[in-house]
Amino acid sequence: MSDDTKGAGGTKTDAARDDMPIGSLARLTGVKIPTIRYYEEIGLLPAPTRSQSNRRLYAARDAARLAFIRHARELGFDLDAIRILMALQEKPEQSCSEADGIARARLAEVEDKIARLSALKIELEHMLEGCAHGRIATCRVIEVLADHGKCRHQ
Amino acid sequence: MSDDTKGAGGTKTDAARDDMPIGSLARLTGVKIPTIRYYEEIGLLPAPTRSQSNRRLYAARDAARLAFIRHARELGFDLDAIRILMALQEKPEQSCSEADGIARARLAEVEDKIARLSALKIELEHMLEGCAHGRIATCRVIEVLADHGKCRHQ
DNA sequence: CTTGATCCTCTAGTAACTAGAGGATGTAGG
DNA sequence: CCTACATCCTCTAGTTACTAGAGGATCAAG
Repeated sequence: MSDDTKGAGGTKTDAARDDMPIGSLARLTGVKIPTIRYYEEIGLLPAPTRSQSNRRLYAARDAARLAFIRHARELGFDLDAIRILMALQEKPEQSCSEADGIARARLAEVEDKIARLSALKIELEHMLEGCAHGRIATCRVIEVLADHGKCRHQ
Repeated sequence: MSDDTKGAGGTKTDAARDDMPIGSLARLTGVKIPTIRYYEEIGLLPAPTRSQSNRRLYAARDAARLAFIRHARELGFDLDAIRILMALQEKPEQSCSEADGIARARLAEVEDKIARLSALKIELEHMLEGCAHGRIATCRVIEVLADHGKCRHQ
C-alpha cells in the first residue's frame, strides 16, 4: 500500500479511508470483481480513488453502498430501481412514498410471477403424470407439446 | 403468389405446400416475424423455400413445428431443450425417458423458483408492513436495504 | 531474481429475443 | 401508368445483468 495515500489522508476517518483493494471489497461483500467494475461503469458505484499503480482503492462507505445494492438485487429490484432507492437514501427529509411504491411494485411482480409459475407447475405435472416411460410415439410430453389445442393462448 | 411454385408442386399435399408468407405464419402461430427469423437462424426452424422475390414461403408442417416451439417456450423450456424434444419427436420408436427427464428437470426448476419467490414475497411484505409513509430518514424500505444484518447470505 | 497472486483495460459472450435502418416487392386504387 | 400503403428482406445493434477470457502490469514473498 502506498504511503502517499495514507499520508494525504492522515485525518480521514475509517469510513473515508480509501485503502481497500477491489479483491478485498469483493470478499467482504460477496459481489464479484467484474460485477463491481460493471456497477462502476454504469454509475451505480462512484469511481474510487486509485493507487499510484492505478489500482482501485475503496473505503468502508463504498462497501456499505455495495451491500445495499447487493441486498436490493437479491430482492429482485432492477438496477434502475436501485439507482432511485439510493438517491432517495441521500435525501432523508424526502417523503418515502416513492421507495414504498418501488417496493410495492416489486411485490406485485413477485406475486404475479408466483401465480404464473404455479399454473405452469400444474401443466407440467399433468404432462408428466401421463408419462409411462414408453416410446416417443406415445410420449405424453411430446404429445402435449405437439397438441395445439393445449396451447393456452389459442 | 408465384405460379411457378404452384406448378412445380402440383402434386403436393396441403401440409407440403409452401405458400404461406411469414406474416401469415406469425399471425397463425402468435410468434413474431423477427422471432421466426431468429429461430431459423439458430436452426430451430428449417430454412423455408423462397419465392422469386426471395420471400419466405412456409407450409403447414412449419406452422406445426412453430406451434410446438411456442408451446414449449411458454412452459419455460429453453431452446436447447426444445431442440432435443423436437429431435425426439422425429424418432417415434425411441424411448421417451429423455423427454420425461427434460420435463422433470423443468418441473424441479419451477418448484425451486416458486419456493424462492415465496420467501422473497415474505421479505418484501415485512419490509412494507413497517412502512408508515413518513420520511426517508425513517423509511423501512431504505432501512432494511441498508441494514447488512438483514442480508440473507451474511 | 522467480513465482504466484492480484489487478488493469478491453472485447465479446450469455439467453432470447427485439428494435430500427435502409431498401425491395406486392397490391389496390386513381 | 403512378401513388400509397402493406409486406418483406438483410443487417446492425440493443435489451438486462452480468460473465469470461486475452494480454499485460504490478505486488509481495521466497
